[in-house]
Amino acid sequence: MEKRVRLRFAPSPTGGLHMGGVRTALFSYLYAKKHHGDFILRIEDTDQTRYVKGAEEYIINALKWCGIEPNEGVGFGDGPYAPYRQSERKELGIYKRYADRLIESGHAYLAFDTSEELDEMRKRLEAAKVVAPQYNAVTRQNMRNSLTLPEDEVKKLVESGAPYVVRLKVPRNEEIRFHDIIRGWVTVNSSQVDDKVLLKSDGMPTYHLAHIVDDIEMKISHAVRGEEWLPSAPSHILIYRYLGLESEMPQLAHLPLILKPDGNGKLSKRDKSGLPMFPINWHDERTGESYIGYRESGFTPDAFINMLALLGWNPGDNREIMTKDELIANFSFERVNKSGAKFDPEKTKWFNQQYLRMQTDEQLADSAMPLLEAKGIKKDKAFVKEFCRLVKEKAHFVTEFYDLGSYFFVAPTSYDEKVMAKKWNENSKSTYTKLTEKLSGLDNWNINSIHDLFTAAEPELGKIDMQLVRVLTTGVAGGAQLFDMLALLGKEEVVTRLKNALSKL
RNA sequence: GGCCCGUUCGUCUAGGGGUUAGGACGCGUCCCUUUCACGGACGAAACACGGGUUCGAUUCCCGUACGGGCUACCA
Repeated sequence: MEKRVRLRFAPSPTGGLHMGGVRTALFSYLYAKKHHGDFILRIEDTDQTRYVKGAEEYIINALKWCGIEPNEGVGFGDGPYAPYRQSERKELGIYKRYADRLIESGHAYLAFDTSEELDEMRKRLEAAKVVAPQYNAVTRQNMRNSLTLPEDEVKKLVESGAPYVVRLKVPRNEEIRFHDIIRGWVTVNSSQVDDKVLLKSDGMPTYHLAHIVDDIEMKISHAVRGEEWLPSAPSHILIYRYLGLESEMPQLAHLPLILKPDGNGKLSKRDKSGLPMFPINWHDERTGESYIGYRESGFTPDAFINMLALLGWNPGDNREIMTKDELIANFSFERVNKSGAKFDPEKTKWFNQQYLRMQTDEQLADSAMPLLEAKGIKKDKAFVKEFCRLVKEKAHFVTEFYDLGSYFFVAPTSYDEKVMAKKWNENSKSTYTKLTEKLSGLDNWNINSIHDLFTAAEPELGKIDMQLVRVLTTGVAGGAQLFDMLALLGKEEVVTRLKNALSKL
């Protein structure tokens, strides 16, 4: 029987979820939806020391805003495999059971070494010019563990409550081969793999043990994660194998990393490009640092998701703007790239612009209204709607609307110097004074009538410079369609602005 | 350092033994426009390098270089 498709997103609550994490969640979500499977949120909070308050809630809210909602797991209604928080699962003794199984079968052992002893070992190895000091088949022979200590001493130590960790007993020289849906076959020799800690001395499992146990128990079909996990995958294969669960192992997919726009390296929390790294605003209570989100920067979730999906994946044709349903219908891990992708802020903005243009003026007005109100501007919906129609063309974000057309709300106090220097001459004052008079006499104030008035006035006044009219009424050299703009401003406002400008010149 | 992964225009990418190497962002020119934009047309711009294999390699193989990741009782 074909295994039911079940994918999990399993972040650890050690900080805000950045876009790399969101993309991992997105790809898992897309695949799960495409195959009518489940998408699960599991919280991997096994590191007490790095736990950040608010991170879990942030992850949930971020996924909600992005529209990539799990149908099972923390914050989304527990399913049949609850609990979905690893700290809670640890209390149930789940991980210890598996660790014990490995100890019993001789594939894991107890290690009593203190951190000082481990440091000493590393220093000793470095002094002996060992390039990669690690706890492994060779070095464990000189350490204090259940493989080197006499049986009764181990027993005594355990009974006396001495702290110990459980380590995986990795063979000395064995080829480990595994398949990755994105990368194909990968082979590593076990001599490169260290004896990973499975259970920490506080009883908590490490990621290595915990994610395997949970993926098995939660019947996960595909384990999707970042490329940074590729080097530890051989250890994971061994754990599945020694547990006798290799046949139930989820398929592996290691995603390429998202790189910084300029230079190289993994994307970091802050970037010079000025674009956010987080889906929604994130405030780290521990460090006191705040990061702005895509949501607050004016991105729509659809645009954000679309952009992320195309970072490292493509549908195989030239389509770029795709709805979520289209992404779901076309997604496959086979079409995910192997190489890391530099994230491009310009292209990212372009995505939002495309989505902005798909919105009606009505929808844009709904988004713009609160932003304008926040600036103390009170205009009715009809005015704002027309304002949106006029400024949207060159905007990438609704949040830019005000800056693009602040002259709709505030009369100018200065006039673009370049344009004035170039176009204002001794005749201008009389020409535009007469134009102002004609405008103030216009009864039916609308786009067409204003246009007609200009045309009709030219034989008498001579050539009217459109840009000069623009600068006289708005103060700036560029902006919305002139006649449309004048029409929206209203006769009184336009005449007042013109008179005011003329009196100063 | 060691191990693993990767490498097509500046960036995101399509393609894949024989192509004028395609698209998108950005950039430039022109057209449209009594202003400002949108838009349209066009253009510059890439197979990292060296060896094989082959009639033929950007495509397959091997090296080199470069980039990235990992190298914790962190995930």
